[in-house]
Amino acid sequence: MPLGLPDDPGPARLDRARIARAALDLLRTDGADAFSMRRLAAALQIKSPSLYWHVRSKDELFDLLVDDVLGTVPLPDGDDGPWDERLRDLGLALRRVLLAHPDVARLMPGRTPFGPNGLALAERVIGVLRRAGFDDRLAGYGYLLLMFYVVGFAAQETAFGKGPDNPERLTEISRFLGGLPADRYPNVVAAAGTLTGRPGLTDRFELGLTGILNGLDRDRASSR
Amino acid sequence: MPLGLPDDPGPARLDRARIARAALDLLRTDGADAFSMRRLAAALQIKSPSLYWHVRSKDELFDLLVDDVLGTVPLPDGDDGPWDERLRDLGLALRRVLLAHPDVARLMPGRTPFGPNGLALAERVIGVLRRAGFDDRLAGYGYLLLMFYVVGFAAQETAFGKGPDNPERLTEISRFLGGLPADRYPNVVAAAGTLTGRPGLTDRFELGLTGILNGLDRDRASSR
DNA sequence: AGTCTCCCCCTAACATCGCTAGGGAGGTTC
DNA sequence: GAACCTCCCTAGCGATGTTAGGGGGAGACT
Repeated sequence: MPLGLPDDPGPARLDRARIARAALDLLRTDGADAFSMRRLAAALQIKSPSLYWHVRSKDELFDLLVDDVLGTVPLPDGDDGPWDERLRDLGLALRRVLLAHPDVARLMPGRTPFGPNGLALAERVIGVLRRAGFDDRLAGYGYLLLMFYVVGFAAQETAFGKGPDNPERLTEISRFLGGLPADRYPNVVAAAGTLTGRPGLTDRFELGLTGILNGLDRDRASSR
Repeated sequence: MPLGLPDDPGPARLDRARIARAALDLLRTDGADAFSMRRLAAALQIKSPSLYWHVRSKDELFDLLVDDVLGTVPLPDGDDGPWDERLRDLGLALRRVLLAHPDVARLMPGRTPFGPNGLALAERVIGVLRRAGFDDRLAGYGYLLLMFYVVGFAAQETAFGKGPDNPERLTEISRFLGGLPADRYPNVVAAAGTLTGRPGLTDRFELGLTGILNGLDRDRASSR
């Protein structure tokens, strides 16, 4: 073993985990438009074809990134507390994670999130639903509904400002909408001015999430 | 005026509308991966740089496509009927339109849909909410919530099968999920088998939509 | 009629992209 | 020592979005 000498000869060996980490860094710092396999390779002090030894394609890399990010969602371990509260917390946590990786969030629509971590998440959600009395079919569809809502919301939210409740881009948009001709778009103009204030989109997200969970509850009740 | 002679000398002059129509055709027939400015130009019997006289960039073209598609959503004209029923119908109609243009639907997350048609849609939705007693702020956020849900759902739905209730890719996915090791993913496996049957995702969409509208209603009530 | 101007499409080309082919250094296994 | 496997390399292909700059043709003005 070569000891951790001070004249460390550059970064260690490549592997999928290191590639994924560097890719997430590159996405976060430079944005999705600036992302390319060549740039990623450069960040790893490597030439781009070497990446293809570890990863089949850029698209597979993206799948890997999605799954990596999903892996950071904290899953409830026990099985106590009402099912809807647990799913609510999980939905909130998932959104937080996605907003921390806006470019990855935008990658998700159009993909099926069934890597190892995505499957673990599905297993957990469906398990919560089944133990709460949902039959297999309703549990599966409930999982889909929850995921579609959270991922879809978060992905679009990134277009209105990157962080949670981040006013940065939101104010710009509300300024644009507020500047529209009031005779043609009276309602848009009226609502635009208040779009930037608190509460931000977090409240709207929670509202919709609660509504969906309530809908699921009614669905379960009517199916027995 | 040169009359519409039988030996029509190829397609007429270019304009943004013709470009958009051809782009939508190309997306639908060949898919998003096969789309390029060069291919689009070829479909129009034109060289690709000519497109840039009419359109600033590919990205602006995509904005145009999104707005064009939003323009085909039928907006309720009168103002009768309960607000939530009207928004429900509008949400269902929007989803139908998006599923008819899956690639455009996948384009939407990450964009702000505020072209002319997108604004007309916003104007209508916010108007319905305000006339139903929502204050300006709640109306604006209610519009956002509705759009986020419908667009997010539809965009992800296209990853699970392109058409509404299209079993094509859905059965493939449920087969994959059903083939997982049952000891490790018991809940996923249990739910997977039923994922392909009726009712399809339309029911889940409606369920979530209703839940969200109910949530909005409670929100309005608690704000007065 | 001639000229001017603007519209609109063209050719050519640049930088960059994802990805493949094929080579070779270095360690591991018989 | 030879065969093998791992893993990174150079070289390069075909394609992409976009820009630079040219030119033809139709209408407007003098």
